[in-house]
Amino acid sequence: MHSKSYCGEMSAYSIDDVATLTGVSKHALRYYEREGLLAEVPKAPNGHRRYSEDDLGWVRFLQLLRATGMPIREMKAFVDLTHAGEHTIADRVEVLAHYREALVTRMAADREHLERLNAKLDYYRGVLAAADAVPEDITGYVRTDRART
Amino acid sequence: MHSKSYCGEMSAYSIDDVATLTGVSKHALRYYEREGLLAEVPKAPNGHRRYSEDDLGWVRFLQLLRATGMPIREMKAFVDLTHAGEHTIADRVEVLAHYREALVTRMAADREHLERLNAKLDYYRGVLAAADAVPEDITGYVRTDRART
DNA sequence: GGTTGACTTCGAGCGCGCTCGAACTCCTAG
DNA sequence: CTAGGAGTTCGAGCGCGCTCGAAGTCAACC
Repeated sequence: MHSKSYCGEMSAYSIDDVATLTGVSKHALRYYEREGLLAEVPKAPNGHRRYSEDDLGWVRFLQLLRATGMPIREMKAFVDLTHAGEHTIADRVEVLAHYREALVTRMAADREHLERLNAKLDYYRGVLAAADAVPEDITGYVRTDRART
Repeated sequence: MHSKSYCGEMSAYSIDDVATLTGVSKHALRYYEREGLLAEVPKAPNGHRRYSEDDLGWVRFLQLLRATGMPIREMKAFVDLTHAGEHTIADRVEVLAHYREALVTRMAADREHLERLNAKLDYYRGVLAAADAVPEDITGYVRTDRART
């Protein structure tokens, strides 16, 4: 990470820095910018992007929105609200609250999926344990896979 | 749901029944079958699929696998293991355990995302509350959006 | 001067998981 | 006899979110 100081104390990041720091690929960073999620990132005289600390923070916020399941289209709308000024805060709250809801719902679903997965694993492990206990099939009884729920 | 008995006591489901009961679209059900996730669903004399109770359970299991984040390709591999017999149970456990791990990881990430989202919402609500308290901008101080983390 | 390497723009392409629609077969009701 | 409705097969198409690669620019180094 070169992080050459650009203007005295100010730190500026290259696209590679941002990619490394956030885990968002360089391609994706440019894509986000094209799509208007990132506003105009200032360029150095040689044309290279120089991300500010704020830009970095904004990328991380975009990551958060993505992680909540927000599609790119909605993110764009949200960004536009943000640029439109303070009077859109109520709208922004509404959007975020909506995705919060959805996230909470998915989390509950995931807990249930985890339980079902655990049940399935327990079943399989039971079968394995039984097979270990009686390695040769003395009984002639063939257990069928009935744990399909 | 017609659920005409087909053979005495046996219940059989039409594709529409299964779609309704599971929430998997009819198109997707045929797609799954094509991809070998569902094995040969028996057909009535008129060519219509007649899903058994077991098939229904299997569809629900496929849903679970999808919900854990397993891609179709992996699901196919898992199904093949299942068809290969009891001796693949250890392998199946390995696969399921892997996706269990991933699920648990995602759940932890989601908890963090939820917290960050809540923080953002709290920040915005604070701004709204402040604006409510001082509807006219007496101070001349313009608050900037600094909650980008 | 030539090579390397990190960046730029641009538009095309891809992997995934369906989704759709055309053309067909059946069966049933009017 | 005709019309409607539910199913079938098949291959093409789509929406999403990147991802890639060609062709170019610029700066540094040997």
